[in-house]
Amino acid sequence: MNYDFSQIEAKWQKYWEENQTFKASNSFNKPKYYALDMFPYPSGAGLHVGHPLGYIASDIYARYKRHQGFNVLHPQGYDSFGLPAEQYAIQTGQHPAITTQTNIARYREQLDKIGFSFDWSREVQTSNPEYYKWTQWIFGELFNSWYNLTNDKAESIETLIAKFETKGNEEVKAVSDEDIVVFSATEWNALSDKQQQEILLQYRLTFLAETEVNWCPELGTVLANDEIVNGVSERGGYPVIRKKMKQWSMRISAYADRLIQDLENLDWSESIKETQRNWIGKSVGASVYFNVLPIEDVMNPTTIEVFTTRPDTIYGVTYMALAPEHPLVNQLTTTARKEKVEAYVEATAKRSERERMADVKTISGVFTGSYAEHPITKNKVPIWIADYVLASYGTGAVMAVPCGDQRDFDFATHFNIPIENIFKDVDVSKEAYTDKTNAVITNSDFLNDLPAKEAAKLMVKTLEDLGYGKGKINYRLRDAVFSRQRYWGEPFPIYYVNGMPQLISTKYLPINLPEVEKYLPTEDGAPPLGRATIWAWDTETNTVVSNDKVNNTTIYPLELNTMPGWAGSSWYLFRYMDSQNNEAFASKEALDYWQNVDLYVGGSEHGTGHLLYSRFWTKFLYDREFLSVDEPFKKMINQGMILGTSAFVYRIPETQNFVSKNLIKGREVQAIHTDVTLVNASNELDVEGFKKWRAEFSEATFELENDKYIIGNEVEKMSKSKYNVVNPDDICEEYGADTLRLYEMFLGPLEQAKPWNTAGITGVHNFLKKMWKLYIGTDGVKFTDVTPTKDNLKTLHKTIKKVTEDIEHFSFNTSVSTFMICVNELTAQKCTSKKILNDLVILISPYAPHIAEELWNKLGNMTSVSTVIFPVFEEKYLVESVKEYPISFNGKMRFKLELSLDMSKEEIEKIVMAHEKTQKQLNGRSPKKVIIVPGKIINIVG
RNA sequence: GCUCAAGUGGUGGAAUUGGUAGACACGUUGGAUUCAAAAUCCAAUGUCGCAAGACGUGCGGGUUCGAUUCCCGCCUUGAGUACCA
Repeated sequence: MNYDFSQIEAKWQKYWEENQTFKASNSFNKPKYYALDMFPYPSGAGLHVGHPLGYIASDIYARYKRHQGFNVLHPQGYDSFGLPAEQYAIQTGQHPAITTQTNIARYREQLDKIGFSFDWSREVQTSNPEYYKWTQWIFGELFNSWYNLTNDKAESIETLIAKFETKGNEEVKAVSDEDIVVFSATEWNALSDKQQQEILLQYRLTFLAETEVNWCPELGTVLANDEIVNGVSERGGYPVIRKKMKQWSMRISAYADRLIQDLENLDWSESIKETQRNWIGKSVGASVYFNVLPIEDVMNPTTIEVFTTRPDTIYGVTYMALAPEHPLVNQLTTTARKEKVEAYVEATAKRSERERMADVKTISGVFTGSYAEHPITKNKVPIWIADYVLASYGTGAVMAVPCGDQRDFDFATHFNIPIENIFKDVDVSKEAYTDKTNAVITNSDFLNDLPAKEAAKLMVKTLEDLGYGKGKINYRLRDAVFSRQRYWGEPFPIYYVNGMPQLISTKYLPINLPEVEKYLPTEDGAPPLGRATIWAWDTETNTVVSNDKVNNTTIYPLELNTMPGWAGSSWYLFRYMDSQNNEAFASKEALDYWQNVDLYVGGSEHGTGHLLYSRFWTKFLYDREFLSVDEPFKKMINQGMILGTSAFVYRIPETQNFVSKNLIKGREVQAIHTDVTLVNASNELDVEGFKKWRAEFSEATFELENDKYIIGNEVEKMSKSKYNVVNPDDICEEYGADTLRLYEMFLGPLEQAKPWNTAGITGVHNFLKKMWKLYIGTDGVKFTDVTPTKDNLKTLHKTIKKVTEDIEHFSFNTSVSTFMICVNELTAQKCTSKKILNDLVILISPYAPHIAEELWNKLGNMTSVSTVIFPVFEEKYLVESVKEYPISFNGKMRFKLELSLDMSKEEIEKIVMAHEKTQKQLNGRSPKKVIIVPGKIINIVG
């Protein structure tokens, strides 16, 4: 009997499905383990071999945890709202829901072939109304919440209204809009309903505000900061401009500090944590107020607020600089300077963000003609406008200290502004001295001779006492824009009365996405939902009705924007816990039991988007007591990308003559991507296949070397346009899912990027064939009930130990090697012991589940191997000898101490200790270490 | 510029607390089997050297009986981030 993988794999995949083997139990009496993959966006291109890498890893771990007796939740679903389906809809007119379902079906078919242990009964799709009902519900909860700084958590808006009604807002400490007017309880109660709603909107955790947003004209929508890469849109690479628009925003800034603090307890890679810290960008410093001196003899009582992280350098201030967009620019400009300032502001406004970023070197600026008074020295400080100051960070104004900041230094040098040194024993004639930790202050009156840190503290206190400033923490993190002018996203549960947003009550959710004729913005620039004929809210019937009736007294316009892609993905982990629930996003019992994700596997490219938003929503739901945990993902593994190996043919320009790689010899050739499926393992091109591949090459002629056409290689991202995509279906077809799973793990460390190379796959495939032969001979099963030999036991336990450790450390690549060694050794030992072979099957079953099930069944077991307990490593089977390395300072002695194979750990330790004692007597010094080989089990440090 | 990660044979990579460097696999070479091929099996395979042996984990130092591993200084590559005051 040969290893017939296609028959075996089909058989067991069917068995698992029929027996619901991987359905997570909802009886909450076993210890739980939650292993989750980042759910995919179902794109039209389908899966390539890179996609399953992380899924295989989490599947191995999930299966391993099941073997250890855990109730494992290992679900899968689809992040099915998104741009590509909508772009496709715009081009073809096909409803994105149809495209999405087609793609999902394709994904499912591909995933099923690989033999994952997903619990599909809990599948979620973010574009499914039963799912987005709860996304809308969370939005509503955010709308009905504010952030109380007194106890540092989100609370129901009702508690805020209660405070307003009894005490006004003077004592309320909240995260809110900046321009809040102080009012008393009496004043509040006298306000109209609309005025009250306007004020509440300034406190809500999701709010509607006129904000400067990143507008992408090509995509016709706004984008969040994390959707912009290098000044252009992440999707499509289109230019992005700044524009003021009325938009929904999320007050994520309220959580900035907690989002940094709580990173500490997460088992995530240091680099992802660092990415999040940088993105949130916490800076500790001070706000300082500079009074503006009367301009042109007119008394003009204005103050400029700046943010600085170096209050200790305040004596070094020689000028101030405002961003060109700063609101005070006009007011501060003298008549004489007006023309120049306006020209400068206009010139900078014309430049896009991208141009400004690309052109960091050019120093530009203009003097306003006015001066501020230095709050400490009372000196006159000139006020400049400079585009190196960003309107979007801090207050959009800086106090410039040329001796302590390189940009200030460059600016001052360029415009001949004086540079005053305030650092002791430091030369600042060539460049600024930016060292914070070692700086000692001088020329600064009462700060003299203080280290920078202490000087900063003292200065903050002095400024606070004088009323010229206060300590402040500034964040780079901005509130997240939540509106998208797109069709294919969650509709908001919002309608408008007199321009004020009104929330639709939970019991009327979901608000289903309406039908539209076209998926483009309307002619007058409204989002695509503006095309829906039925899209208004009737407050009497509480239903969505036709929008031509909006003038009726109970019918109001619905919000036309939709939610961004990250809305649905920010909380999906909780929906899996109880995905069929119609009463809540998940039941309390399910939430309390499953808590949060124990292992999250996915790419590191979501460091500042999904992972941050998801933490934000989790913390919010925790604050409002919908959850008992305040972090979504306890441990995370970021798998590396699998790259493609592209193949190139070389054409002499303007001909159809192709030259084999080694015959080019300095000739001018065009390298052309060719399909990797036309190339064999020795880099030889199938020339006939190439001619047929594309019509333009049908007349191709070839310059061959040794009758072969040799192609060139390059490692690139896998992509259709580079013809280097390897489809997992083809691998499963040729070698089987178990081989694919083992080989993906064998390729290299999980977290490392690595190129795919199909050539090496025969190694793992041969291993499976060898393993099969160990159990099954030509005339049936081989195993017997013989007692295992000592060698058998040693091989087995060496394997158990290594594989267990490897799984715990996510070093799946080395355990594949371990299996190979194990099978080779057992084959050499002619092992037929059923006891040994039973354990080996269990060990390999997380990696190669199909062959494991088949062999387990052939061994005479009736249950699924997936449900049995993992073998436990026993040390006594490993010990063979003790090796001691030289211990004395000049000695080169080596000892080899034979120990018996079936000694216990205690016995071994006793012997080792005795041995050490002898050594000590001989050398007068303790040995550093005794290592037991080959298992390397015990190290005793002397 | 800053932050993080990494540099080991022809190739992917092992060596998880400092202890036989190169496990395992690919590739290559030779052999067995075969009319032949595929498949399979066996052997060799870091470099130099006939050999004994010497040299070898990016480079230069250091600690140690002993360093791929720890420390200091450089070089290179990859990833992220950037006028963030």
